[in-house]
Amino acid sequence: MPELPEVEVVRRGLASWVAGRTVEDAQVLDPRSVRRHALGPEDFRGQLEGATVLDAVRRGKYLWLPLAGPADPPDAAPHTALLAHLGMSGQLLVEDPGQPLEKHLKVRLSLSEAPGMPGELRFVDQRIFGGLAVVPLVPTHDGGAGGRSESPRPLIPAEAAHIGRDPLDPLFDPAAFHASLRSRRTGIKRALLDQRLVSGIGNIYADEALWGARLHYARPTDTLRRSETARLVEAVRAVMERALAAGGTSFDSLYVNVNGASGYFSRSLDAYGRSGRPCRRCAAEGDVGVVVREPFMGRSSYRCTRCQPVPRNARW
DNA sequence: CGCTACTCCTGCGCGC
DNA sequence: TGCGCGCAGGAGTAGC
Repeated sequence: MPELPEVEVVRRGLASWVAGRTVEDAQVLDPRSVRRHALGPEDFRGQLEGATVLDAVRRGKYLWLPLAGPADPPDAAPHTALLAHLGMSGQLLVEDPGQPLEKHLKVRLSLSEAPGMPGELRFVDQRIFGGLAVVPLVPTHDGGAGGRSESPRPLIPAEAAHIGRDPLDPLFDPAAFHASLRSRRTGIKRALLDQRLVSGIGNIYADEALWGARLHYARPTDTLRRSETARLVEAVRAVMERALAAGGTSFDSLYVNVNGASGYFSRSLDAYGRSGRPCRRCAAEGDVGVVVREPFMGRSSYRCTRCQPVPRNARW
């Protein structure tokens, strides 16, 4: 389940292995994986062939590769990009073309030769919530609670224009985040999952950060004190940085792999998936707190009954 | 305009 | 043993 750290690991991999190379051929094995490319698989292929990848950029969980067309002048600003969202199960793999085809292989891009680098970028996606598209890059007003006005305005896909800054982004603004939490009338976990407000957080890291900050997921955002928001932001950063450190190492293997970061999940989660087990923090303090699983937003939430008690005026 | 419910998918694990 | 169902969830969108 890729959240920000996993997507960032993939971005770094793409920047190392794919930037500077030209797409020589594109093959769509399952049109559902390019359904967000409005003009269809054939156009997708046509727009990629001959395009050179300039960079790998991320905003929240959206990832894109700015492209230079074959006729573009060398210094021209890119006006299109290959946009990727990994959804629930997407992977971007850099592999030798001779490697066995993955069961859920959806798209193959052959890349121009580069010394010591595999020749193919593959998109593999079991559940097909993710996908690829070639899209225009447009100047953004950089909306979103974490942003500030910048010059020059960054070029980003319209699809990602509404996504806020993530907590690790230097331009993330904790004071603005606190203000937007206070101005809303919702629960804190809903706010954490709203990618416009703060990006990169999914169900797992939301639960981990709330556990770290000792906050219940239904805590009304308009009652949050500045110190509590600060604690929460720190908890989000801590869990993301740990995951990033864990995932960053698995990527030495010529392999841009979302699952590379998954070792983190089984090892060091404190709340998510631990229902019925003692709360580690409570146990360390000699108390008896138990992690419970509760239905929330059609999903599950995990919390400690003792150190994350139900707040007054809870907003579910 | 803001929130909720639904939808897109596949694989796995459980109960009968 | 096999089948069917519930669950997992990011995010866009329809609808109230």
